[in-house]
Amino acid sequence: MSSMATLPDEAVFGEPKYWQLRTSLLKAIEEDFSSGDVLPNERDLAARFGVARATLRHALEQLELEGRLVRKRGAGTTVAGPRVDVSLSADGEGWPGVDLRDREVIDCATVPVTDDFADTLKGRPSALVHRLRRRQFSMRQVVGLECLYVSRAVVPSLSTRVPGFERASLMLRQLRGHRLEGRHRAVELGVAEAEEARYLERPPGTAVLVVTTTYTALGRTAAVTVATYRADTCRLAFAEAGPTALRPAS
Amino acid sequence: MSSMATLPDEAVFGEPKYWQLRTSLLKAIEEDFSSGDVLPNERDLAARFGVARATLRHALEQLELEGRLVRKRGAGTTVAGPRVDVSLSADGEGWPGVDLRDREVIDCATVPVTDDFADTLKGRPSALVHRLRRRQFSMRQVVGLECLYVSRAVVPSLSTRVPGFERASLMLRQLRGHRLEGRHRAVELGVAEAEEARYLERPPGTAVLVVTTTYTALGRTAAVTVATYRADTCRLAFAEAGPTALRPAS
DNA sequence: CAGTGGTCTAGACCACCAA
DNA sequence: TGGTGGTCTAGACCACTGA
Repeated sequence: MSSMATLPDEAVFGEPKYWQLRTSLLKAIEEDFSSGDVLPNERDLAARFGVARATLRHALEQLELEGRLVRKRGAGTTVAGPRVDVSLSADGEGWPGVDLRDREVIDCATVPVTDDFADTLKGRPSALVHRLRRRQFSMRQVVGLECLYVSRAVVPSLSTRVPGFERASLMLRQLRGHRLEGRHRAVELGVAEAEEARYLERPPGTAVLVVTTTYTALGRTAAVTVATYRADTCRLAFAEAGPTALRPAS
Repeated sequence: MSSMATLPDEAVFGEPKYWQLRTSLLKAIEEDFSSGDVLPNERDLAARFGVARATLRHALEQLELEGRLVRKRGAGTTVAGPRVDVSLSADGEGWPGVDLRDREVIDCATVPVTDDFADTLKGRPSALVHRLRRRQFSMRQVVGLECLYVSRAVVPSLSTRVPGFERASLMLRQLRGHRLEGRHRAVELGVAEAEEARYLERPPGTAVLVVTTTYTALGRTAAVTVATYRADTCRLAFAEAGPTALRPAS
C-alpha cells in the first residue's frame, strides 16, 4: 500500500498527472495486490494521492481498458485476473462452430439484411437473410456475442415452426453441407451499443474487439459473422496449429 | 448541421447524456459531413447542445475510439476516413516479413530479455536476445510498431560492426533459413506507453491492438514478435487466402 | 498570436449494491 | 441505508498548431 501513497516526487515533466498516477497504481496492484483484491474507494484514493477525483478516475479508466481493474457501480474496484484466451481457430478449420459447450443461442430468425451486408450477402429474390445470434462463454463468464448471417442462396428455407434452438443447429448443419471455398477475417476495435452491451453485461460504450469473418461458398459470399468480445477481459487466440499446417521454409 | 443542433427531445431515460450525444454526433457526421471535414470546436459544440464541455468531450472520446473522429491538439477535430486494412497474413506464410515496403527499421540490437519473455525465449548461456524494432506504414501513415525478439539459440551471433539496417536483414535471413515448425498468434487490447506512443505519433494511453506472435523452430520458441497497431485507424486483416488453403468440408 | 484540444479542479447529484 | 462508482457541471489553466 505504501508505494501507492504518493506520486513520484520528481514529476516527469510533460507526463500528465493521470498518466503518472496510472503508472503508480499499476505498480502498486502488481506488487501489493493480487487478483480479486478490492481497492480503496475513489474518494479515498484521490485524497491519498492529492488529486481531484476526476483525475484519479482518468487513471482508473486506463487501467480498466488494459484489463487490470474491474469496476462495478455500487460495489467497488477490484484487481482483475489475467485475460481469458478465446480461441478463434477451434471452430477454425472452416464453417462456424456447432459445439454447444460455452455457447448459448439467443435467437435464430430470418430478417431483412442490415445495410452493411446488403452488397455482399444479399440473395437475389429478396433482401432477407438468416440470422443466428449466440452468446459465448468462457470459464462461466460472458466473453462475447456472435452474430451469424447466412445468405438464403446457401440455406434457402428454414421452417418457422421449429423453435429457435433447433432451427439454429438445422441451419448450421445445412451450412456445413457446402464446400467452404474461402474465409476472410478482420479484427478491429469497437464499442458496444445499448443492446449489445446488455448481453455482455457491461455499460454502453464498453470497448470490444470486433471480429468479422466472411465465408465464401458456391462462388459467392455465403455467410458473415460479426463477433464482439469484451476487450477488457479477452485475448483472441489464433492457434495456427501444428507443424504440417505451415509451408516449409523455402 | 441542423441535425446536430439538439439532443433528442424525448430523452431516453437511463441513457446517459454523453451517450445520446455520441449517437447524435455519429448521425450528424454520417449524414452531413464527410471524411476530412472539420467539426466546430468543443466549446461551441458544447454550447450548441447545452451541455458542459466535459460531457461533450466524453462523447467525442467514444467516437475517437471508434475511429470516427481525429482530434489534434492545437488544430481541431476532423472526421476520420475509413480504417486502414493491415494485412497480417501477407508476411503470413511463415517467418516475419522481410519486404521493406511500408517498413522502417528503428534499431536492431542484442539486449537483455524483458521479463515477459524470459521463460519462453531465454537461451541457455545468457539472457540476451536479438531485438529488431520496425515501424510499419500504410498509405504513408504510421499504423504500427513491430518488435521482434529472436533467441540466440536460433541466430547465435550478430556482428555489431554492421549498421542497424543491414544487421536487421542479416538476422531475418538467418531466421528464414530455419524450418518453421509452428506459429501462434494472439490479439488483445492495450494502451501505448510513452515511447511507443511517440513512435505512433499519438499521446500516451492511446488504445492499440497488440498482436503477439510466437514462432517455433528447432523444437523450441525461436522468436516472438509483439506488434502494436493504432486501434483507432487500423483494422487487422487475416486473409486466409484461397480455396486450397482450407480443408474440404467433411 | 489567437484559437484549438488536453488537463485538472471542486463540487453536486444519481443509480446501484450489499448488508 | 450507507457507501460505491457513474454522470455532469462550471470554470481555470496549459500546450500546441498554424497563420
